[in-house]
Amino acid sequence: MNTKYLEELNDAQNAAVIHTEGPVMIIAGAGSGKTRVLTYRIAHLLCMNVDAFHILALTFTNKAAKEMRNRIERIAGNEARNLWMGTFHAVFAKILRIEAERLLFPVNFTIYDTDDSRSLMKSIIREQALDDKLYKPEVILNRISAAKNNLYSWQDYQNNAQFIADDYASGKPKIAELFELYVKRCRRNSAMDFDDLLFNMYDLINRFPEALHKYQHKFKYILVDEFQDTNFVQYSILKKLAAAFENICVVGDDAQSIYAFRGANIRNILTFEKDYPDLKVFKLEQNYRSTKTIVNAANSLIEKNKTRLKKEVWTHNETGRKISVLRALSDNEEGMMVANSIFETRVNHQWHNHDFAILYRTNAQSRSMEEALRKMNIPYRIYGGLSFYKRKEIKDILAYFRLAINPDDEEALKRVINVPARGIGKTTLDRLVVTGAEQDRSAWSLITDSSNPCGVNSSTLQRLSDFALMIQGFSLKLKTESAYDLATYICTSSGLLRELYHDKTPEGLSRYENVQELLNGIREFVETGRSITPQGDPGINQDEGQVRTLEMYMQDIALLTDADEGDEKNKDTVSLMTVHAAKGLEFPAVFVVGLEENLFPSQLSLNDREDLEEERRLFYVAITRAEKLLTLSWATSRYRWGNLINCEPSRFLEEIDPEFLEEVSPRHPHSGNPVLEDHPAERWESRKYDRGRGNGSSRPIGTTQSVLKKVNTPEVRNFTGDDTSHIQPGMQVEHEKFGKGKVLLVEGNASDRKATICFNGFGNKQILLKYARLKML
DNA sequence: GGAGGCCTCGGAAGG
DNA sequence: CGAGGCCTCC
Repeated sequence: MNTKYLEELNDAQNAAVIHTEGPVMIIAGAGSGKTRVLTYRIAHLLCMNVDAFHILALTFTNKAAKEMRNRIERIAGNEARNLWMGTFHAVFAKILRIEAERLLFPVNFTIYDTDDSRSLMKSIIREQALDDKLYKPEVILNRISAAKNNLYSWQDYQNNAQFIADDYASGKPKIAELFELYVKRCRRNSAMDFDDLLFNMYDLINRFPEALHKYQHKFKYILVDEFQDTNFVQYSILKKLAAAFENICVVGDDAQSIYAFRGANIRNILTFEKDYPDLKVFKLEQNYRSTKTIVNAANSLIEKNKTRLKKEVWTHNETGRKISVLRALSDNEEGMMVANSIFETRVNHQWHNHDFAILYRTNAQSRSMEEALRKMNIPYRIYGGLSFYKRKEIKDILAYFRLAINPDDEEALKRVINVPARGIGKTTLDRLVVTGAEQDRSAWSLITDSSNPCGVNSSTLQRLSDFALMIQGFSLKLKTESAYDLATYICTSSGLLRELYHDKTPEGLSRYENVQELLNGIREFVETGRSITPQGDPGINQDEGQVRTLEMYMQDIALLTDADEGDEKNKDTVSLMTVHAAKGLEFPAVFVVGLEENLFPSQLSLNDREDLEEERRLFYVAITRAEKLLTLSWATSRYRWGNLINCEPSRFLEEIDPEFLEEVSPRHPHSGNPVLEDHPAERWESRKYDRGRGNGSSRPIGTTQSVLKKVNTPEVRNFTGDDTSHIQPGMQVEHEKFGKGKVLLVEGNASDRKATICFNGFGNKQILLKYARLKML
């Protein structure tokens, strides 16, 4: 390999790349080629004959890791596959599985996502008979999370007078106890939550010198992206891992730190300088992305922040157009103006839809934008929102998978023990919980205990043991069957697929398709042998030629939060997203909307200088996404929670040097507008946004329904029932949800009349005739 | 089991 | 306003 690639770098970038030994900090301004430097640096290490197995590269998102791996592969070829690269959580999860035994966890431990954590905390609060209005699961979990992220164990917490006093003062003295119970329950369930992946990683290398030594010598070179977003535990792990060689390179931009609200600490940048006195600092200040106007406007804004490092971002690019400021009379008009402007710019500059992005502070603002874009027949795509893996039907299936792999996973068990319905109701579940708490046993150990420890009646006992047998049957196949074969088997024999298949409502159809989509993804995983998550897998379970099992699949997706799109990139759509979601992206034309006081900056940021500064950095991130055209808009009134409110323009508009701004005179968007009608062809386009994982994340379902209603889609839902007054046993009927069936029995009078009907695939159901809309066949 | 009524609450979001 | 949670009722 030659080092010709170095010629593609400017002086500052080049210096940052070739200085490979010792601690390095790269302060990289927006659009200064940060990712480029990071990837070239890794390529350069490989060139210098550093073994890829000795390089650890950490990012915050799967997306960033994936992109970096691709780029390195392009420069460095296959050797890049052996890098340890991925998110903090993914890499540490991998290590924790290898080292699970030391921490007394089984290798097959489950990773709990925030929903699992919430559900577990909720049950604990209930079991403790605490008021869940006072002890809100999210609030308690936030407190626990903050503790873990600052390396306080539950014991530390209980011994910390300050924490105890704070909790007492806030009227929630039981938090310390809940912390302990939560940790113990996670362990009983053989589960770690997201914070545990970090906390336990630290614990591992802190308590086991052999483990520390092993990974210190494994990772001779450590690189960290988005360093400004690291929290205390992440920083502590990095410092320990790097202690042997001190070849640690961190890249970040203090001006783009927008996650302090969840524990990220910009001050890590300052601490880093203190911790490594011989630190070499490089500053990347030349911006390659944006026009002079945009770069200078951004500079004039961020100057208003007091907490920041010295850095002068500049560009050789053209001056470009001034930044347009639009004032609308309402949120709807704001949408119209933006849509109009996109329409015109597209024509005037011969641009594509995918050259445009609309960025907003809160998700709720997407509605007026969507409506306007639909009216103008401009295709768009919303990023963020309900992720594929967060959908109920997907979570149900994954819960079966999880249970097969780790039967102690009580959150998974509670989720599916009665899905589809198999007569194990609330009463039984309560008994399991109570007995479990009394005897400190997992629900699984209770339902597999034939001595009936919960004292349920014999038919329930039978149902429980049937369920346990079914799960055990799944577990037996884990090591032998491929992920796809077993997944299909589980979907079928659990009855999940059948239940979904019979649901012919549009939502039901969509759910069924999603399940098929999941199975397709698993098939692809098995057949291509390609990981969905980006980190390479030099450690475990990548034996070539070996069948890819469901366990491997679950490890692969455990830390995925949104379906990575990729193949949809060629779609020509306008991008809509929150400013947070736009971090790291760039577009030729950017609209930042809703620039009003109490919205952007958010109302909640106004009382605290630090919060306001974070809000300003957020706005800085927003405007530095733009390459050529930037438009800022605000409305003098908008609907908020059902009320029309008056709005003042954002202070941020005044903070940008006015020489870069240009007020666009309000022009009524209705005049001379060529396309304002609803276009029937479009509704299918809109509908598609809600489907499957192909779109990655999709639109909130509620919005889609309103779309369907609005354009008068032929009603699949409109299931008209017949008059059932003459219903008799033996008749064939059809039910909206359960499909066709035969009437077995009719009983009761008047409003109490109910029928027992045997449905194909659903068995006998008692239906109240007053309510069920039955079709007589 | 599920449909409907009532209440609550509303920030951005990585893994 | 609208989504989600909880309770009640048949």
